[in-house]
Amino acid sequence: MLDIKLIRQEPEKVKAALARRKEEDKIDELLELDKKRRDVLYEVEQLKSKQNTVSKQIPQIKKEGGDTAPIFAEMKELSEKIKGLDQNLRELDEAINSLMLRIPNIPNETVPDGDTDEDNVEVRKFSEPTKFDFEPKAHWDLGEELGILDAASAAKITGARFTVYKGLGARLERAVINYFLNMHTDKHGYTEIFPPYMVHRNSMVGTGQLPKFEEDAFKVMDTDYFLIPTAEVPVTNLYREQILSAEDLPIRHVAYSACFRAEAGSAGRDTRGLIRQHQFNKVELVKFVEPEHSYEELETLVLDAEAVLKGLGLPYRVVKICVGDLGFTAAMKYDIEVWMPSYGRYVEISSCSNFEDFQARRAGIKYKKSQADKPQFVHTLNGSGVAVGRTVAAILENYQNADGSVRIPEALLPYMGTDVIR
RNA sequence: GGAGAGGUGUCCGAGCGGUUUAAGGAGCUGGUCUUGAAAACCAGUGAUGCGAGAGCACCGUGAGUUCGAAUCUCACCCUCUCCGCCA
Repeated sequence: MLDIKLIRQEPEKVKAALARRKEEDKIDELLELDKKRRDVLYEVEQLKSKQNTVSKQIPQIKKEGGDTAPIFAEMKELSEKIKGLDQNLRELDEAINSLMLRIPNIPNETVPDGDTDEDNVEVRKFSEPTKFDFEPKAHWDLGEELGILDAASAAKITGARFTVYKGLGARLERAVINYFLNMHTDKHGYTEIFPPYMVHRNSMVGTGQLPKFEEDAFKVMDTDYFLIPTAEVPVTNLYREQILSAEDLPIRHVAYSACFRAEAGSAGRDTRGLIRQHQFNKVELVKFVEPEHSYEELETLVLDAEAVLKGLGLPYRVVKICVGDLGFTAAMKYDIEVWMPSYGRYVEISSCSNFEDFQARRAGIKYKKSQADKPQFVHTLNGSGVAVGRTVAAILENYQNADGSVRIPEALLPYMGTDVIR
């Protein structure tokens, strides 16, 4: 959510930012509602002030034996008027809030222009695309032949876009999760969280999944709960409606969770393999920081996520996301893309974003610089550290041998109990 | 799922329709005393949001009754105790 004061004071600046996103802007409509709201607010507060004053006099008048009937009659009228205006105010608040929750974040000035992911800018690269002296297989074929990935069974027991992992496949998934968690906790200073996989509506609003993208989420019937699309949601909302102190910051959390996405609108894309599933595993990094440090923290966040891919020896590149590909909540975003031989290109395996105060404002996450200072919003950041299923896919493909077996990256040996899947 | 109790400021806790600008205590801040500290005593002190300000709002959340609600009514949420069920 943006600051309504910013919209009031610099509407043109906000409009220009939204225009960069090619986002239809409802700023004028919003400003009109805001003006109306403030007028009504002023009026109703005047009336309430009078009501309070008279109410305080009533016991005194009664004590002195005065006649309260005419006062009550007058106050009754006043009360009705206040109720009407309060109702009016509620409706305006709701309309304003509804608009505010649907306005995307303002992109940082350094975010490159562009419309699609083709316009993203490569920042750096690690290693080179893997070369094979044989025809490499896709991970879905490797996985099936090795008996470690089973899409058919998943379809039988659940449906499309689910996978059953078996044997060393299940072990590999678990190894990757543990490797990621251990690195981020032991080497990068993140505190581990294991969150609930369901959250209520307000949490989803807090991080920005709702109200705009409800069709992307799985809703639990007869409850107000949603399956989390990412651990970002429960972990960010850990501090909702809370005022932290400066000594608490920065807060850095790492969380493994299963993630659930309806993938509305992606029918026909990435239908084979582990790339796009309704349920997948992810290790997520979340930070709460003071505003003046958030962009440094974004850089280190990306480095922390990169470290796990480096550790696994997987070729990747980092791209800076252009304004058209930025997403609703981010002010700036880097993607890390891993080399996927079956795609013949780099595939997103991590997104690292600085939301500035956009989520903090929605979720009410503040901090005080000192006891005497007024509370202000923290900046929140998060990034995948990294997607587990896609990592397994990348390992299978990049570490495959001519005979269809797969080498285990050295970093995972302690977790795997074998150096090859065959 | 059933029965009961309860959600009040940083914390404990009073409050049962109108001098409540939320009693009292703890804590915190300052002071007196002291070589220093503790204790004692004195004084000060709720947080937050909106607003340029006056002011308005805020006693779990939302709605209602009333001239007036922390206080009464209804719904919901959460916590605790006991029972049932369960990994």
